[in-house]
Amino acid sequence: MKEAKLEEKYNPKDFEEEIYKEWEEKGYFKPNNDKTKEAYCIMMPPPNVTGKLHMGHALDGTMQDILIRYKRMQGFNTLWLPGTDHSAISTEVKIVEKLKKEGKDKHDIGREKFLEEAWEWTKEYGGTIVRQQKRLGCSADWEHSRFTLDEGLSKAVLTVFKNLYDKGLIYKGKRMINWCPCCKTSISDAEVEYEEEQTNLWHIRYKIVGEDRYIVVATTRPETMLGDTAVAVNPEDDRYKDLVGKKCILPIMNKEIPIIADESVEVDFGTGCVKITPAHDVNDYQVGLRHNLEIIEVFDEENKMNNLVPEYKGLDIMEARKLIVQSLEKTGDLIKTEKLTHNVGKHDRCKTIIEPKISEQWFVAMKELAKPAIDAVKSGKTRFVPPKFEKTYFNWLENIQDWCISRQIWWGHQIPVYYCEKCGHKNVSIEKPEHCEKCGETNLVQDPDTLDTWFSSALWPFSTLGWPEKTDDFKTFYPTNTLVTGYDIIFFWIVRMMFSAIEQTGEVPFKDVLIHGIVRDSQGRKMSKSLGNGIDPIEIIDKYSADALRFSLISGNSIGNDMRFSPEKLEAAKNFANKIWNASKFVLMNIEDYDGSVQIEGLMPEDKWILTKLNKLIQEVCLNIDEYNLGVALDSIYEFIWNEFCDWYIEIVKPRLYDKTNDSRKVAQYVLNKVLGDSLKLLHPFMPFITEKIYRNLYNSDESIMISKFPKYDEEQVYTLEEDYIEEVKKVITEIRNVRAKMNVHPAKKTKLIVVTNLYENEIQKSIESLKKLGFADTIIIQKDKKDIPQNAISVLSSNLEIFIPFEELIDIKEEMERIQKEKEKLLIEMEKVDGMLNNEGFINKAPVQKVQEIRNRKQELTEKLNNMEERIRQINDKQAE
RNA sequence: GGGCGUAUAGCUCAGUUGGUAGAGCAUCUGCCUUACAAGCAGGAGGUCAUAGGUUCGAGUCCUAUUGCGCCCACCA
Repeated sequence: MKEAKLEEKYNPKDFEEEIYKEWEEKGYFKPNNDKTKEAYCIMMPPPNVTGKLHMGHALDGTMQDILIRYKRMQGFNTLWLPGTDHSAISTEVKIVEKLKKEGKDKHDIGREKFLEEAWEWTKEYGGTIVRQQKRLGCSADWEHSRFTLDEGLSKAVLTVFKNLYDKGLIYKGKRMINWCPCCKTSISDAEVEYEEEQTNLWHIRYKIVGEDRYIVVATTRPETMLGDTAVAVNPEDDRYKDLVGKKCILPIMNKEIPIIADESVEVDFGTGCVKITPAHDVNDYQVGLRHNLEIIEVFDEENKMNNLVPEYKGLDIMEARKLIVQSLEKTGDLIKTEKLTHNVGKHDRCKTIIEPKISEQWFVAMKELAKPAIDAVKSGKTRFVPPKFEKTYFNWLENIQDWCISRQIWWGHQIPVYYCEKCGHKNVSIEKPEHCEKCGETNLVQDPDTLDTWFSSALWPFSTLGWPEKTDDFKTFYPTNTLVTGYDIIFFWIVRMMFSAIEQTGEVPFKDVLIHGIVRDSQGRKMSKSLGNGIDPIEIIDKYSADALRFSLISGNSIGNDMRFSPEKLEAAKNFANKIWNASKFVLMNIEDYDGSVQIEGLMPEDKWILTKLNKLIQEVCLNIDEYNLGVALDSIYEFIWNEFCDWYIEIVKPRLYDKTNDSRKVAQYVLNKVLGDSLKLLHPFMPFITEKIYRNLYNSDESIMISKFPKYDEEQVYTLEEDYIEEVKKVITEIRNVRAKMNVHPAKKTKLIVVTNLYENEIQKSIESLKKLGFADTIIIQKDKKDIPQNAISVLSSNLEIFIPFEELIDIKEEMERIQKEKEKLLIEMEKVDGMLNNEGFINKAPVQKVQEIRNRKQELTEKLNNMEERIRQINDKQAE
């Protein structure tokens, strides 16, 4: 595993794919199968088998990969199970299109041949997304990969169908369902998408029977009037009260239909009168049921007109609409046409307008199944992260309707119901039965319909583990730990997994549901094909690297919120990768002769400081990943590596490294190796490739970083005194730089520094070379008091350190005075606040003791600083007076 | 119509039991300092949407208002 040397430039293309291949070959993605270790399992939401990776997948995959790599490094027996979904309707549509191009029709070639075609298609176009997930670095166990139409999963599907049927929770019934005229199948409520559209609202008059007046209805769908079986008004509507119970004549059909009163009619909409077509409208259907109205179908499954009026027969409904409107105009029955924007339901797959239709279909009775699914979240067995999504979940389940699960397509799990040709009995069986269980007849015909694709996805958390068999995998990994997915499929998927799992296995499918937002474009728009604003993750990986993509998806984002994706973020990510690369190059260059020994004895203050910082970082990272605050965890690593390790530690230890006779050189080497190694480990779940690449060059890194031990917080390596000391050094050094910058002192110009301290004498003695370097000093004098400070020195100070810089000819008294005054003002403002708090009885009495002490300490500090400043100002004034 | 979310620096966003407002990018100044100019150092920039309330103390909790966004239902 160990490599010779890091290349001069960070060039991810050289190693990302190669490293992935090695990981896979070595079998690192597989569970460790250590039964003494706790199991941790994530089920990857199965993408469409013939799909392509988009940013949503990339985010989803990155988050899961971070979690699984983290847990894997912590020693858990991890399983990240990937797979794909057969995506019933969308795949079927594609096959139908392909056949059409070849001049074939699915009904001509027949079911068996069609399915052969579909499998061919799946094999040919499937797998792309898996290759893309690998580019992203996903460490899923591909050998555990499942497909919803696999034998095992299919058996699970049929088993669940039978279980639910036997319990009376699946039934067949004639109901109003959503019909897609394009796909020629029923779909579930969840699959209907509403969109605003412009249309006409036609006002049509129906003559009252036996009277010389009319009732005017308003409709957006005049063609359905042929199937009207009533006109409804609101019972409270005074305008029409006298008409209720009378009859009117349906134009064109010349047929008498009743005028009825129904609560569902809005008084204020249109004319307040609604034509009722029970066969083609959800609401009208309900009205029809309430009033026992006849149901007359006007057109068929393909939107072609029936024979109600012979001259319209076979016409498409839109053509028929035109003719009907014309005809009404001619007879004078069309009173008015007005514009109307209304919501139209469309099939989410093909965007065709949905037709409500009465049809015999299979349903899952939801009421009984919903309750335990609600309870499981209420009782905390399953937890939503962030919790706000519980509300969405409850809202959906509490208002749930029965789920239409049968589809009139072939690509999917065929419904395991065998009708007896003799007695009509429904034999429900996983295998095809020999004979009817009721009458013994052997002539049985299977229901031609297939199941909703979500019916099989709903079983994903357990069907993939071998259920209904009691497999080892099932026993080890079920219930799974974390489900990671977007909020857009709470209804489709999460809800259905919850109730299916609870019903079938008696347990919740997962403990935590981690819900992320949508990745939008840089302007905040949803990425979509029609807008053409989609970003291909693979292009991003090619251009910037998988690590940079992953970083930009996680950094600075909080869970559950949508995020914008922008090139700037990617640049920042790539720059970070580059920074790590260069810092590592520096470390590797300087530890070439390091022997690997642990050097606790000779630790210098800065060593203890960085080790303390590292430890605190480890604690913070673990805490945040455990709470799924991945963005916070990553940003804290970024902060540490760049702003602590690179900006300060490396700069501080440079003098020790350059002096090869120095005994503390080896200590610095130990610390550099340790801190870089641990930082890489902390970062590995987020940026797996670059961390692996560098790790291979570190001392004693013979194994892959991805199976190394994740760093643990170590109390022994927390040094408070040294931590405070270096923090103070940082403050004064920054101040020195600030002063020099303001005075335009060139970096090459060195000065003397006089350090006054009571507390840090020892530490400064040890750090003298580093201080010289950081403080642009050629000499450093340490003293306990302010004796013999040159008159023209500038002072910078922190709590326990004061440094004087005798600038001699460089000093500009006026500038210096201004600087001090400005600083003093800042301190005075803070002093006022602190005093305000301390003079407030309420604060003294009610605030926590610790807090009060903190403020008192702060006051002490401020007082000292201000005193120093006053003294300084006096000095300057004295000098000027001379 | 019902539900949910959000409003913080010029832009994109963090801010975890309430305790002195943060990052990245952009901007300004000075640096090719032998890991890194994809960089280093320093600076400027915010009455945390508005109005109330709770509290010793509110970006954080409560109420109302306004703007923006999303989901569900769907009016023919």
